[in-house]
This record gives sequence, C-alpha cells and structure tokens, in this order.
Amino acid sequence: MKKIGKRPRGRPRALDREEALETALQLFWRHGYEGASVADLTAAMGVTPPSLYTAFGSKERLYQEALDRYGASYGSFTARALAEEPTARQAVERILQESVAVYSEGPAPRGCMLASGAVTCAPEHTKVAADLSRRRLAAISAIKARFDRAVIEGELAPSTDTEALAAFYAAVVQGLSIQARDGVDRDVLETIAATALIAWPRPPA
Amino acid sequence: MKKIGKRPRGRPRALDREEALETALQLFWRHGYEGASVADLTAAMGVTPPSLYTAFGSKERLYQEALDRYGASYGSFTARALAEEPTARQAVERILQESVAVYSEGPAPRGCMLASGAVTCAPEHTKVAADLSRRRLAAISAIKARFDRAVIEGELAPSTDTEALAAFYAAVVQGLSIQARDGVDRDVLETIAATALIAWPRPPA
DNA sequence: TCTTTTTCATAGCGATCAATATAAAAATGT
DNA sequence: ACATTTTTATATTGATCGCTATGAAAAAGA
Repeated sequence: MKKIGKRPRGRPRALDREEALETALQLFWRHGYEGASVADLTAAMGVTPPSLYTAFGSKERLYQEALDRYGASYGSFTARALAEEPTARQAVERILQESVAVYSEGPAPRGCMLASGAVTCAPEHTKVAADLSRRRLAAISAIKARFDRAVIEGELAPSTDTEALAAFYAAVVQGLSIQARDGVDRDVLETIAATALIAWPRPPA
Repeated sequence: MKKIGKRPRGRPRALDREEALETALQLFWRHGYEGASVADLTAAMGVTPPSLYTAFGSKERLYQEALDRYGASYGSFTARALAEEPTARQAVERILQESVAVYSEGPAPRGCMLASGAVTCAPEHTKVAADLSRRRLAAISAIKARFDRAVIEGELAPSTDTEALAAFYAAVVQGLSIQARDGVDRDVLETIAATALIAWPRPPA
C-alpha cells in the first residue's frame, strides 16, 4: 500500500528519502557531524551529491533531520520512559537500563548520538554544536519536568533539587555513552547504572 | 637564569617550544583534534607551518604532546588526589570538586580535554580517537587501583566491585565535562558531584 | 671572512572539503 | 508527438585540509 496519489510532473526520484535518512543517521551516529563527509554519505546512500542536496538542502539540515529521526527512534526511550512509567524512579531506572542497551549494542558501540555528536568542533560549525547542546539540555529539562511532577504527586520531597537531580542522571547517561564507545563491558555499564540509583532520594516521610 | 649551555650551530629557533605547546593545548582543548587546524595553530603561535613541523613533527604528535601536557597540568588533579588524599573517599570527593572547578572555569567552559577531544571522528583519525580512549580507560584504572588499595586497607568492603565503582565516578566526571561545556551552572554541577557521593558504599562492619 | 649547520618564511603541493553549474534523462500534461 | 517539469549524473567550483620543497637568514666553527 504505497501512497502515490497524483505523482508530480518531473522525473521520479531514485532516492528513497526515508532510507537515505536512516543511512545518514547511522553514519552521523558513528562518525559525528564533521567525521561524516558528504562523499561518505552519498556513497553510502548510493547516490550522487546533487540528489542529496535536492532532497535535504545541505549537510547541516540533513544532520538536523538525522537527529530528529534519532530522537524518534533509537533515542525515543527517554521520552517514552518519562511518559509511560508510573513513577519518576521507575522512569529513571528504565532510562538507565535502556541507555546501556542502546549505547553498547553491537560489535562497535556508538553511544548516544547527542552526547558524542560534536562536543568539540571547528569554529565554523558552532551552530551545529549549539544545536546539539540545546538538545542535550532539553533532555535534562524533560527529566526535570517529570521530577517536578513527582514532587507534586508526593513521590519526591518538596525540598528536592529537581534540576540538579535531573542533571545528575543525565551526567551518568552521558558518561555511559562515552564508556560504551570506549568498549567498557556491558556488565560494568549495568553496574554503573545500578550505582547511580543508590543516590535516589529517600521518599518523603 | 636561562639554561643555554653550548647552543648548537644553526640559526636559533624563534619558537618557544613550551609556549607554543601551551597554545596548542588551549586550541585543542577548546576545539578538539579535528576542530583545530594547522592554520589555526600556527596563527595562534605566531609562526609558519615549517616551524611547527620542525618542532613537533606532525599535527598528531603535537596533539599527543598537548595531551601529555594537559595531564601534567590542568588534568593532574586526578592523579594528585589519588596519591595524596588519605582515603579513597576523600580522593573521589576532591576529584569531583576539582573537576567542576576546572571544567567550568571561565566564560566559555571547556570541560575535560580527554572527554571532549575526539569521541567521534573521521575514519582516517581512528588512531587519535583510540589514543584518547586509551587515556580515558587509564584514568578509570588509576581510580580502580586506589579503590583496590582501599579494600586492602579496610576502607572498602572486600566484596566491592572496584572496577564498576571507578567507572561510575568516571562516568559522572565525564558527564560533568559535557554539561560544563553546555553551560550548566556551576552550582548545579556541584550538586551533581555531591549527589554522586551519596552512592559511596557503606563502610565495612 | 668563509664554510657549515639549523631554522626560518615564501610559496605551493595533492587531496579533500561542502556545494553547484550544466545538461541529459525520465516522468506527466496537452 | 511534443512541450513542461523535476531529478538525475558528470564534472567542476573555490576553499581549506595537512604537509613540504626550496632557498634565504642567522647563528657557530674554522
């Protein structure tokens, strides 16, 4: 059941946009923004540069689309855990577990695409780095919002520093990302996650 | 009191090697290996490319020397804390505190040079990334060694998973590095450090 | 002074970077 | 069949990449 409906006039594209975007995601995830060249991307997609530029506009916009796709697929477990788990504590537990699973998957683990994308970069790419930074901070804010809800619901004490607590678990996840790429064994990563949960605040009263 | 002693035959170098290395360290620290070009480096040093290559051999060797210098200066607090503090717990406490101080210093924080140097990179620079990875893992091993000593000295229980505990605190430090670069407030970073200490194992018996 | 040695600055190497001008190819509309 | 529209592939753009060949400059040794 392919949606075609009134195909436009010109020559049909040979490039499957979704498939090409997934290919770009994989390359950017492994090599980062600067490390994946347009030549690498077009070669992996099996197309020539003009097709890429017609479909995505620029390397920078392609990267942003790849980040969006990551957030909606491999990286969606954070938002889902925050939305679905009944308690903030269980949400954090699931985020830590799934982080380990996703980041350390496969023979050459890739960590988190947001954490390893472009923390340092050339001065001409500061816009890309700033966008990544904004996405990382947004993830912390999302966790904080869940913790704030937990305060209202009585799961966490009103005195809880929800911003710092969210930043703490985000820091652990970011560290898991780096160490997963460094090849640290999965059982060690799992113990890191378990250790982080020891710091969870005592329930109020 | 400059040490001259039998100056060799040729034209004296106009390049102060120590000063140039410090300049390279600063640039590599901020922009990473790929983000700091040879043109950037020579311009900041005030020399031309041949002088840089005569003094350091290649960009890659210059980077390694800059990493060594970092480990002996800005990044030396880890080794010193592990060697100087009377207990493993106090060593970790100091490492966390000094990490926050160093990583978040200045108007544009630079985080940790090892953690932000080249976690992702182009395929042709895997050697540099592997070297950085090795240095990060060595830092974990150093912490683990101090924890093993603490087990022998009775500070930590013999059942302690020292490898995972070391990896946990390394992960927090790596997360601090990323968030410092993202502009997270210093007081939040300090609370992250304090939260990590809550997970410290209870003393044996 | 003159040779030797080393470093210096000028200029440019081939390779690769992201991005495009051009025109043929492949579809629809008439 | 023929014009219109869009995408395609070929080939190339200027800029920048890390690096170096060349020869002048600046020191010491003879």
